[in-house]
Amino acid sequence: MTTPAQGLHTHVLDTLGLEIAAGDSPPGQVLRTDELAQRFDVSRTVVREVVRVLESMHLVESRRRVGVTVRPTEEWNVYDPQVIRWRLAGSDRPRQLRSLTVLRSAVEPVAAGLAARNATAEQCAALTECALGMVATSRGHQLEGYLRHDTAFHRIVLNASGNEMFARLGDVVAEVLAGRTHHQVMFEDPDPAAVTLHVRLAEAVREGDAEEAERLTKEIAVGALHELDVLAP
Amino acid sequence: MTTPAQGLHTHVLDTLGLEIAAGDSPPGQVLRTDELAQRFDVSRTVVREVVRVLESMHLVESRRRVGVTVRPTEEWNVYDPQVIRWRLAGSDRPRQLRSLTVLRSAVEPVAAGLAARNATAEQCAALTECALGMVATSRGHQLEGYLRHDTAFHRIVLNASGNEMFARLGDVVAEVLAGRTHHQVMFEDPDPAAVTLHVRLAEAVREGDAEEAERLTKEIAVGALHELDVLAP
DNA sequence: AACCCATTACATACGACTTATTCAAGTGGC
DNA sequence: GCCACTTGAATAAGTCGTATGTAATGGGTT
Repeated sequence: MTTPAQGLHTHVLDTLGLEIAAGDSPPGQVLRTDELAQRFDVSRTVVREVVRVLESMHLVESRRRVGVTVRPTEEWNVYDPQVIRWRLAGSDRPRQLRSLTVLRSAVEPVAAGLAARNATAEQCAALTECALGMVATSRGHQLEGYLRHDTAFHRIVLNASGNEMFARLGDVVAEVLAGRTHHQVMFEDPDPAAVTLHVRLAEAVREGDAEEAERLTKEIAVGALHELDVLAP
Repeated sequence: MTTPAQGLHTHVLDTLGLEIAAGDSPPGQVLRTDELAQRFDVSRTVVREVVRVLESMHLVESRRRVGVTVRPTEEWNVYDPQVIRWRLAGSDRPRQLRSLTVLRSAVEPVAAGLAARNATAEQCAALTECALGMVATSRGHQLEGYLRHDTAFHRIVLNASGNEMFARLGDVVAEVLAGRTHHQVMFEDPDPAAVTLHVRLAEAVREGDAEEAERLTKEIAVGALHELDVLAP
């Protein structure tokens, strides 16, 4: 249970973050720093640093004479990749995956349209390569390999959009894809239709066809949402 | 210059965050905790807590025997409202505003469509009230009042979408609107066309017309982008 | 009901010790 | 003489324990 951990801080932070994100320690719950110090067998210094980080993520609020109180979900910094990872590991993964996928369905089509206009030759080449990789790993239970190519594919599109905010969603998308692969929210082999769409999207971007790129990405997103409806309760 | 600050931690964090976001302390720059402690005249304990928070925002990386190194821009958690505020206060505000507005143009139309389907009666009423408030403050240099209604309006739409990720972008949108109002990236009176669009959007949401809501929001976004092109270098 | 004070738990500080990392000197082999 | 590998000293962050400051709370007093 106790991760070897590349640092006490990391271990305590991860454990607490997971607990809070999972819903143990419900909102309003108060944690005491010295209790935490005892529980993890670390100094209060370490605990305080952890609390400060959790506070910066708006997961908790620390007030004098009252303790460290867990904040309500609506106030969390849900775009923090770390928070996303914690939540995806917890019990409301289905709803979380749905929220994130809806976000993707809004952002990625626009990003793909921009990518079709702005992508460099290198990016187009990398995109095609990823698409081919997806085809190659789309059969025979090679989910890990498929995930790697899929993640890279979407990351390239987001980067190629030229918009920094889109580019930084690469991590979020990566977490979503990894989450659904590693938590059985996926068939044994990926949907063939999705693979085809990715190949065509790579083409559309290469040819600079923004409208087609946007349309195809929307289709990918709709597919992903539908898959969630089928596989997640 | 030295803010009284409701805490040493807050003061140091804000100062360092601003410096890094502004581009002084360029990527690769190394900071030493001892030096920082001296410079701010605080203990190393405080500095370490600040560093841990900056680290959680991926602004810096702390390694033994090396120091605290500033990470390249592409790795920052640019969705952290705090980071956004720091960056908007800095020198590349124009580009930042543009990135964020493009993000809005992707997200808000979809959110508005969902809001048209999901908004409660209360939300519809609040929306209409905000729209009326915007009309009332759209003339005679009442930018502050207009900003307040505008911010509330978009926040309601994002909340009414029912999607948590959208809802949490309310803060981001608020920062953008505040940023452009407070930094002269706006005419003396808001664009009348924009005001009308907001009124019609409130109507569309109330009537549950998702497509119209989406279309109108897109128009609002296009207008905002165009305004940026005119007013920001 | 309004005020005051003791308690409590975080906030800040300091100093000693530990550990990982780096850089360079030293060693040996070829 | 040159390269590769080992060793060790220096360095700066990591961890800890403790002491003191400080604000918020809750109860008791008037």
